[in-house]
Amino acid sequence: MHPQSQKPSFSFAVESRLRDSTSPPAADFQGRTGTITTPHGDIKTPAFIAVGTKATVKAVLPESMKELGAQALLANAYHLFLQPGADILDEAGGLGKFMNWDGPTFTDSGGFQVMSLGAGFKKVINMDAVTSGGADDDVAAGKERLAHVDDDGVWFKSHLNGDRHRFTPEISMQIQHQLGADIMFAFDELTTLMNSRGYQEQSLERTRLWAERCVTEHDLLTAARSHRPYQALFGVIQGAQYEDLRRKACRDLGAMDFDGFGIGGALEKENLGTIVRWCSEELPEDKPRHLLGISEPDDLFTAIENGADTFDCVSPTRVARTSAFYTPDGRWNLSNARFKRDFGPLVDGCDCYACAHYSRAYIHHLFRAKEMVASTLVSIHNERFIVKLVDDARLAIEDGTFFDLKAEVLGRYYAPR
RNA sequence: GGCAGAUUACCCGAGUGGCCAAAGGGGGCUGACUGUAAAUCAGCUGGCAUCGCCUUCACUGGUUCGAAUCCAGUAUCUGCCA
Repeated sequence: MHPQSQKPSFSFAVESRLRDSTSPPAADFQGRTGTITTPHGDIKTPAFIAVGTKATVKAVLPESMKELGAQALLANAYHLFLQPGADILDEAGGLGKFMNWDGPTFTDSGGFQVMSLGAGFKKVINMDAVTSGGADDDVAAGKERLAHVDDDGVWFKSHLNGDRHRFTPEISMQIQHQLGADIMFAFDELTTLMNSRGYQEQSLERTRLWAERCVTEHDLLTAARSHRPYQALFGVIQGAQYEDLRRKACRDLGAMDFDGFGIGGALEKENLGTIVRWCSEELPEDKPRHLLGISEPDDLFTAIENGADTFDCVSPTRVARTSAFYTPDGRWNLSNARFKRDFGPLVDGCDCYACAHYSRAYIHHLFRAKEMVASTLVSIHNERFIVKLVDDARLAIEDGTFFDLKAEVLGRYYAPR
């Protein structure tokens, strides 16, 4: 289509800069708005990218995701590789076509699964794992490790049937090219908060070398599959809580031919803004920055303020399936008895489909009766809530009212009750 | 009418002399969930209270140092025979 351009259909343009309406522009804020252009449409940033791990946003139709304003969806290479197989999605015409989503798509590389399966326990990924001390208990309990990392890649055992598989940076790229998402992530190793500084350094070097291999393989595959729409590749910044490691990772990967960057790793909540800021200061300004796995309102404002452009998170749908719904006054549990006779919407004034048509009492009943539609309705509401929160933040940056909005929203959301 | 068997906490159900306020489910109440091994996981569920104390295993009365558990009677229910 555009033979003169290597990447004809992917671009990112910064549009407005975060500023403070109430004080002199002393601070050099990193926050910004922009537009990511992909072969399947634009993403106005900051944007929340909904997660559909196995090529479906759990319990929600793509049509509903479109209606609630989701701009893009993110699926997972590890899960789709195991089931149904990347070749199936390739034959289907790619992830978006397969799942009937005509907007932009992302795939994650499977790096997260290396960590979560390799650790052999789940507590380690919690942000407070360091203080919970839960991991040692699980190690003592002898839980099986499903993944083992070496410098070349990872051996996995499928969590579905125990089959042994090999992932390397090259294989992850091959899989993600078959999956066909507009944006994919380099294969990285995600460390935990409990790893030693020495291991963090070793792992970071591994992730750097893997990033180089991803770029090389990606270039080969892009050339070999030139009949397909261009797929952008984002490098993933690790380095845990260490400033020097984060900055080094940004400089190393920033010099490589990536289209954008993911900021990954297990983050302690209180360090999130600082870490994003380090990355924003080091990474090329004209490339988008995706913060992986974040969606709590305070984290979103903090990350946007410090220069993150996009986010993805399982939280809106996961907590929805266990009956938690977002309100401007915090996250509440709809299965609580107090909602049994509450015939109002989940949130007054919410423009989502669930709030337009159904009451708290009704959805409370559906949860009690274990009816599937309960998950659907609350997932729609929660996705809408987070998508709109980020949309509002974008508009507020454009208007110069970001800090007013932040104070208002977070003051109410986290007010003691 | 005769014979046999049952009756345990909100429900189902284990327990057949002390380790029993009583297993396990369900239900109920609550909490957690941040690149999804998650329609999952955890706690509580007789009462009051800090260890502890008090009242419970259909009811009444016994046996025993000690009873949900053994004995007798009563009530209700379920089979089979008339």
